[in-house]
Amino acid sequence: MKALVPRAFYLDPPEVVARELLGKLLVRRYEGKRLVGRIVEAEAYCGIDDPAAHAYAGKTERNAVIFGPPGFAYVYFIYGMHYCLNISCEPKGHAGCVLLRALEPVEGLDVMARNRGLAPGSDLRLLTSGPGRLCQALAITRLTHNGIDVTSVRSGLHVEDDSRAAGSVEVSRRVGIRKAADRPLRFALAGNRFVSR
DNA sequence: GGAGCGATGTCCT
DNA sequence: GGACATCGCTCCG
Repeated sequence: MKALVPRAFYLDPPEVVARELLGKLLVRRYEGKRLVGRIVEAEAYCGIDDPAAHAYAGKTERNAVIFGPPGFAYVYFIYGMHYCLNISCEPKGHAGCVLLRALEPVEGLDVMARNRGLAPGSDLRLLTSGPGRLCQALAITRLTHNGIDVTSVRSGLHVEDDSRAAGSVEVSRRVGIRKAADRPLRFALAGNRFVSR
């Protein structure tokens, strides 16, 4: 049975939410279709206590969403060409968030391939294995999705729990950062072929 | 299959 | 002006 993940789920600290998001479904409503991926990799960013987090330098116009209430999308633009999707967690005023790094494609694979500019039948790992890739596959941009409520089905982007057992979780260091790189805040489903790198 | 590197916008010092 | 929570292409084995 599929259930919408409620706002209370995101009240916990980011390292808890990141781990518990594994195995859940990210659902994007797009052109009348459902684009669905199972979350297989996520990283925690721990607000103003975490030198690697966007929130570390304090609240700005860009990162305001992560200082707001839990369960909202923080989408930012990086390296001049990629978007990354985070979900805010912890109560309003606390700046934790979780970066979604990889999905296992479940539904709408043909549309994902088109959005990624890939021929049908290409390696499925190219669809959504990586934070920039999954945003492109699901047509998620800052303009369309930053600040939207992922606990509302009407947002066109939400998280579902289909009660499938997630399996064992592998913990490692976060990818692509320089500051606080030694902290074990990356969580992935062990052995899943859609985990990035 | 792995290391090296260029692309390219936005934010912050 | 530099850094950046990335990706895909080249070149080399």
